[in-house]
Amino acid sequence: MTEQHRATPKSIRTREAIESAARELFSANGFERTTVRDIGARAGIDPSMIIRYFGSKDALFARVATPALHLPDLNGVEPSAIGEAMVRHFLEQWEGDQAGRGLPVLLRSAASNEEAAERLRDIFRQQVFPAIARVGPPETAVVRAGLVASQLLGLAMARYVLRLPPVVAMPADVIIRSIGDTIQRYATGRRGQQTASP
Amino acid sequence: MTEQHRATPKSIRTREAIESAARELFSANGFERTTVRDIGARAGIDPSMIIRYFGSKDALFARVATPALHLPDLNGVEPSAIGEAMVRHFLEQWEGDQAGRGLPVLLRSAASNEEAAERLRDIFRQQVFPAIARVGPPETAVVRAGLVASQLLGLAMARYVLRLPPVVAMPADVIIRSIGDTIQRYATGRRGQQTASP
DNA sequence: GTCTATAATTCGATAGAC
DNA sequence: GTCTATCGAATTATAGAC
Repeated sequence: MTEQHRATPKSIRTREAIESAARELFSANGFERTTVRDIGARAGIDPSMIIRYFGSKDALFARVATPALHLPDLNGVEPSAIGEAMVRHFLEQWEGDQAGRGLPVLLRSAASNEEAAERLRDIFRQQVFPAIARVGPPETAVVRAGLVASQLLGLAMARYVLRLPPVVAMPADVIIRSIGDTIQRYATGRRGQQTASP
Repeated sequence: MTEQHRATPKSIRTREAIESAARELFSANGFERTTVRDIGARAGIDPSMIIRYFGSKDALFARVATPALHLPDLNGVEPSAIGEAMVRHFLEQWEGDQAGRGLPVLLRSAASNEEAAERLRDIFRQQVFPAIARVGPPETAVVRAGLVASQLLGLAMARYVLRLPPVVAMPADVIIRSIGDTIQRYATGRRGQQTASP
């Protein structure tokens, strides 16, 4: 529709270089502290090309911060193992070969960018909530999903954004076991959901 | 020492108006998106007064974002109740009468301000770690404290920064019970710390 | 397609009148 | 003590030569 540029091999390479540099910098420094000049310098191209290709810094951010986070086959995993499965999938998503593919950018920016925050809320609404609702009583699904979200969010913040040394140093299997156990308890509501007992 | 201004009643009021406005705006929008002009407008004074009183935007931030967060008497609480006590204290600190007193400012800003992030790491280092080290085996203290930090951080992010609806709507007693139970398990290492078992 | 040069804002910070 | 006026630097974005 509004394709403004031909997709020559060279333009494709330039576009990808910009997107890659933008992901790294947005993820490392957040939206505000990342300038188009920085992105241009890292991509090895002129800053003006960024505006030419993407229209604006905001548009580039929107493009780059749309995460391809779809928790794969959580519907297939047995309810008794959903905790560890979730943590494992999240870790793979965040630290895998093609890491930095969206979510870390959002995490960094959600603190000061309302659009990023809304997109993050969408992720939990569309991906975390349904998975959690499936494995416990429906009337507590909202609370259970909220608890799960708080722990997953805290893990991501501590390990990738705040870089709290103990959490950064923690081996993946320890995280999967410890936090997976917590997620499991939250998800199934084995304890801690609201009850009428005085 | 470098007191540049007399502490007249009027100057005290102005100074407090600036600090109050700065806390609100830094907390709501983070460091980068808050301008001295915004602060001046909200405080009802001229932006130049901010520089005159505090020297720089950074200095004002440092002043305002130095949290008076000292978890009160966690040394007195029995180890079996440290989980709920910690969550209760944090909630009171964040939502009490004199809320917005430091920590939310840091949380908002830590994602894009390395100085804020370092100060947040200090809080966990000086306040969370010692409390956790006390109630479990020393060799796992670092891991246990890291896990506790990840959950507390996630609660704060979900409830105050990201404002995830289910977590915002959650009653305090539910949070204290559910997340307190998690903190308790993390703190005492009842499950999930690293072991050599294959 | 790419870059140089620069426009148009906005920022933090300063000087000086009152 | 407070405000007006403004500086200098940095930003996003644009225009136009090559």
